[in-house]
Amino acid sequence: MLDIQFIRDNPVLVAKRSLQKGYEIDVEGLLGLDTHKRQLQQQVEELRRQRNEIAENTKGQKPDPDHIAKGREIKANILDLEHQLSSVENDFMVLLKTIPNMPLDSVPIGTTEADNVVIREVGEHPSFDFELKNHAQIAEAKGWLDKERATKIAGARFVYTMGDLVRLEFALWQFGMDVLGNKDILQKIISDNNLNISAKPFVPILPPAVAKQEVFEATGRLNKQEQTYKIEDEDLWLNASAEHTIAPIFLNEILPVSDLPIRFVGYTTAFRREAGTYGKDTEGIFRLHQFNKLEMESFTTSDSSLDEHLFMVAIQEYLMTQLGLPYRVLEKCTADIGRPNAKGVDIDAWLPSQAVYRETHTADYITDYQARAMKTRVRQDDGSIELVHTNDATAFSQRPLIAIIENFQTAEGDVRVPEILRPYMGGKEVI
RNA sequence: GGAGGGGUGCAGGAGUGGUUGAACUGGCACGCCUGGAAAGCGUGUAAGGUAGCAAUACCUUCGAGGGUUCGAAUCCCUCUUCCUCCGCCA
Repeated sequence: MLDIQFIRDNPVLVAKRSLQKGYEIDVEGLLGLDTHKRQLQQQVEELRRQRNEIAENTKGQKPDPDHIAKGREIKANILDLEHQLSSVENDFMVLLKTIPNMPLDSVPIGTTEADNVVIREVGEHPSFDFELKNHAQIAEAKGWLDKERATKIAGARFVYTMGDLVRLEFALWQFGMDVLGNKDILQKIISDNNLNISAKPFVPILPPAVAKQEVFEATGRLNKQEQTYKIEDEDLWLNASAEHTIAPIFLNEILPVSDLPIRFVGYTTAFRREAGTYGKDTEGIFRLHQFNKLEMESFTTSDSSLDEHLFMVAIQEYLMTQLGLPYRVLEKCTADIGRPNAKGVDIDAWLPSQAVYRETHTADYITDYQARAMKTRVRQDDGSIELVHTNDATAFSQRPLIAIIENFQTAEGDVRVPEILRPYMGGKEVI
């Protein structure tokens, strides 16, 4: 959620910046409800004060009939006003949640993802002196993927992954966790990028794969129609990213500033309905209802959150560079960063079969937008309390596997294993 | 899944309808004391909201939500969570 005080102070700006993100919002309606809510609240509080006054004056004594009659009258009025208040409050909250986070000034303004700005391209596109195959062709020929049988069992967009591709996937998770747990590497990344933050390692975490609706709503990530699966007869939704169950870990908590930054690297299987994507990316493992992901999540103070975000992007680039994959970095435009974001970066890997870059990583700069609803706060050394800042970013999804298979394919239809992953593959150079 | 018992502030732990936002103990912070420390003594120690320039005033919160009552941490209902026992089970 956005700070209501900020909206009160900057109604025009909020409407304008929201529109730049593609959200047509009703600021006037929201502020009207805000005013109405406060009026009702003041009336209710005055009545409650009167009620408390009577109770206080009566103390331990038996109340006289006059007091009881007066109390009854106040009670009726309070009941009526409270009813109105809660109705207005509900409408207010619904509207407030539609207000997106404000983009940083540095975020390019755009209307579609085509307006995202390429920051840099890194690595050479491979050239092949044979007819190249796409990752699905290679993997199916190798017996690494079986979509037909998975469809029989679970429906479209599910897959059996088998053999060396499974080992390669686990190698990716292991490698990612090794990097994120290594203080020296992190310190070097920080120094190389002139960042002013701690090199505290990421703590590995395996979160629950489900969360209650209330929790999901607090993260601002519940997207019932397009993305999220609900468990029947339970107040539970399947996560669509480890971020959804790691971010709210400190729900309703006040963290001592000395604990920060808190960094997690979380692994989970994620589930997405992918509604509205029929016919898109149907081959291989690019877009599945169920996929695995290693995710970075951190909690910081407001003054270090932007560097934390840049740090996560730098880590992503380090990981891709270590794998030897060609990639590009995108500064996402206002239309593409998403409601909770103030800024967002994507990393796309080069896919030779499509001769385009495709998204493998994303990094979200959220500021206090999530924390406000999650009520996750920090107690500063001077005792003051502020909202924590959350950042999340992909360490690895399964998509880099696609890039590895395609970029490192051989004429024989094999795949060269990136050197950095070989120790996790029993030393295998080719699979 | 069945039976029973609990969830109170930073922690422990009182409190079964009327100044209980909450006794008491501990922890922590500050002050006094001391050459310095310990001990001792004293003071302080929740979050959110509304009004206000502010000082401050008021409202809410004793797992969550609802109910009874003039009045609820205290009574009732639902949910949730923890513990013990039984059952089941990777």
